[in-house]
Amino acid sequence: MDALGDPTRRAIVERLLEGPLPVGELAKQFPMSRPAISQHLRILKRADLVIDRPEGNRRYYALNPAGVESLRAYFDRFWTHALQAFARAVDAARPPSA
Amino acid sequence: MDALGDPTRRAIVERLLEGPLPVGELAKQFPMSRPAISQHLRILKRADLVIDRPEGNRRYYALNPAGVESLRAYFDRFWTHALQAFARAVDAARPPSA
DNA sequence: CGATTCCGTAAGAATTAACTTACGGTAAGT
DNA sequence: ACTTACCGTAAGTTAATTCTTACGGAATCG
Repeated sequence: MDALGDPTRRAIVERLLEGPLPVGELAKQFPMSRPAISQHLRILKRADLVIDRPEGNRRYYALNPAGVESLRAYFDRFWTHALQAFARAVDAARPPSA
Repeated sequence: MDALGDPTRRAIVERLLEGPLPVGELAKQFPMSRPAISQHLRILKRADLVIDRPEGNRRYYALNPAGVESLRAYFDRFWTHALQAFARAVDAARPPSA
């Protein structure tokens, strides 16, 4: 969840939504160096949001279904809670008598 | 979305899920100074995730339904996209003939 | 083999972000 | 009117992130 705090990492994840990519291909689409992308990928990997797989010379990165799913679970709780809160807020907004 | 990058801000938002609170009450629940909380609230406010309303001496902060909803919309697109990507990945994993 | 491509990691510089203290302004209480 | 409570903002410091450059290892190609 902290892993998505950085805009570049969010962009990487969104790019990976379209399918796995090797590091080089990924790096071409960003205005920074390849090692910078590698470091971001390491963070995403620690957060279990991506998985990597060597393929000959290159190393493909892809989204990790399990990680994305657990993130979704977190937000699901969040929305549910939020909706309840809004319902209460609406009730509270109804002035008791004043 | 950047606004949720910080753990303290996530904690604030989660705390506000239970209802509106004045800054002082909010700050009591965190190990840092009140101004620090004020600054986090400013960021959350710029992100349209919270709204504030003065009530006599105190200033109440509450979740902003519109902001939370737009965040939800973002993630909905995300999950949808992700599921499609996983479906494709499963297909790709099915070896063509080898 | 030697040269090239692809990549991860380390080290350091530079930018950004998060906190504390200090201050001022408004509202309520005496 | 004075004092106290509540809060936002500014300035400055400290800590954490994010980059770049430099290097080395593994796979591919000639």
